[in-house]
Amino acid sequence: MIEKSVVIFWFRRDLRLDDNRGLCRALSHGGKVLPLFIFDTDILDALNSRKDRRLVYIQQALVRLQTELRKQGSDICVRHGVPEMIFRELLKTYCISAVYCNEDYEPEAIRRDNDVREILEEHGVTFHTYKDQVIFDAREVRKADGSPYSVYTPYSRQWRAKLKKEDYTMEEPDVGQLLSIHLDPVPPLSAVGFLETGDRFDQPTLDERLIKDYDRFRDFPALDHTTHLGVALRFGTLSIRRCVAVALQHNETWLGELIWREFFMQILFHYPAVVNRCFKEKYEHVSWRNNESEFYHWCTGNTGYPLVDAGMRQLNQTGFMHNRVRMVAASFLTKHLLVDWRWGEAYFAEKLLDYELASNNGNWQWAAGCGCDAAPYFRIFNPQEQTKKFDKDLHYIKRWNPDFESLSCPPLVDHVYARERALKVYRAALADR
DNA sequence: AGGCCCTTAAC
DNA sequence: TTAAGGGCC
Repeated sequence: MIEKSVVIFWFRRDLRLDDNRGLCRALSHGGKVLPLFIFDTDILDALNSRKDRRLVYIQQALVRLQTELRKQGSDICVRHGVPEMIFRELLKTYCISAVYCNEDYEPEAIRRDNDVREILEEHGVTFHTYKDQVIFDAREVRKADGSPYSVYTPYSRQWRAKLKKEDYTMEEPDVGQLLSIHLDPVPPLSAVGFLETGDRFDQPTLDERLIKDYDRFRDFPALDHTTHLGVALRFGTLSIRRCVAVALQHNETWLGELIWREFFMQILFHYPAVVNRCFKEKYEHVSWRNNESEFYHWCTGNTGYPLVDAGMRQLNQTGFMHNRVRMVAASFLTKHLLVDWRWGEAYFAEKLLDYELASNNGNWQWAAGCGCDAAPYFRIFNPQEQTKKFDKDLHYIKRWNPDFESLSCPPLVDHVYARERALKVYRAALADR
């Protein structure tokens, strides 16, 4: 047992020092603060590939954190295992007076935190959690009768009406309260069973010039004029309050995107069944075709629809897909191919660097027509029309699918035929319900 | 309780 | 033009 008692701050999806609410509270607890990160084997073991950009992203963010902490004479303790077991070990190594962290609202995270809290409290250690990753959590934006919103527009109006300056005011940590300690370097990925991908992820920055024109250019995938900040918000390398402050100043449309993020988070929190089920239950009656060969063609970018294929290739090659193209690809899988939205959701979950359960699930259900506030089922994206409107000069298509004219396969299915088929199948599912 | 309105469309 | 339905106030 180490002599002095410490306060632990547990980093999870908040991998930054600046404006980190839980960290600030830990530093004002009174004791010296030991930063901790756990490579959670419950999460890692469920990943399909040992080569996963998200692990690379996390590892590089940890290295940066360690560098910053060492400048303050402190360090970060990095462990690998099941969090409950890691805390049992830490309780033997350190005299822990309290554990601090930021709230995580996903169902599995809630379960994990309840288990950790129980273990800590058995040992008389208090567990403190704080709101950090959102402006308003699921309990804060509600209808007049107290129930949660399931439609975006009234939710967003209420969100904007509630917003006060202190909701997005940033706070700097009192680094003087960090524990003076020197620990091992952040381990390489191989130490936690993963491979390098060759990617190099820098500290994200808010480019105000890009955000200023967000609404004008975001719909044209060739311009690549979206912020690419989804991953930074996923892992907390950027503060949501910093983003909101910039959005308010420079672009209301982008603010709307940040509100969508919180909208889907509160849907997931209040309706955790959406992880496996349609938000609108009657859509469970859709007779998905679920043709595995066609699904494979979609995954690999070989549908014969150049925009869909370009998007899937961008995803496979980079871990990113432009949002406009995500909608087209999702609509194509669910409507044209009649593949269960859960298959597409799982594929995006595996490949997207910026993957987040709430947004991915919410948007897939939106595309399939079965979600809260979803696109009506009869509104079926036409990939050719989308190309005309948003990639007229085929620059995006040529970038990701350069041989689309010479080598591309014939269309997996004719648009007009597939459209009618989807309408028929959806209508049949919804009849008399 | 009734009326208004609904992210990103296609035909 | 189309064309379902229901959330929200």
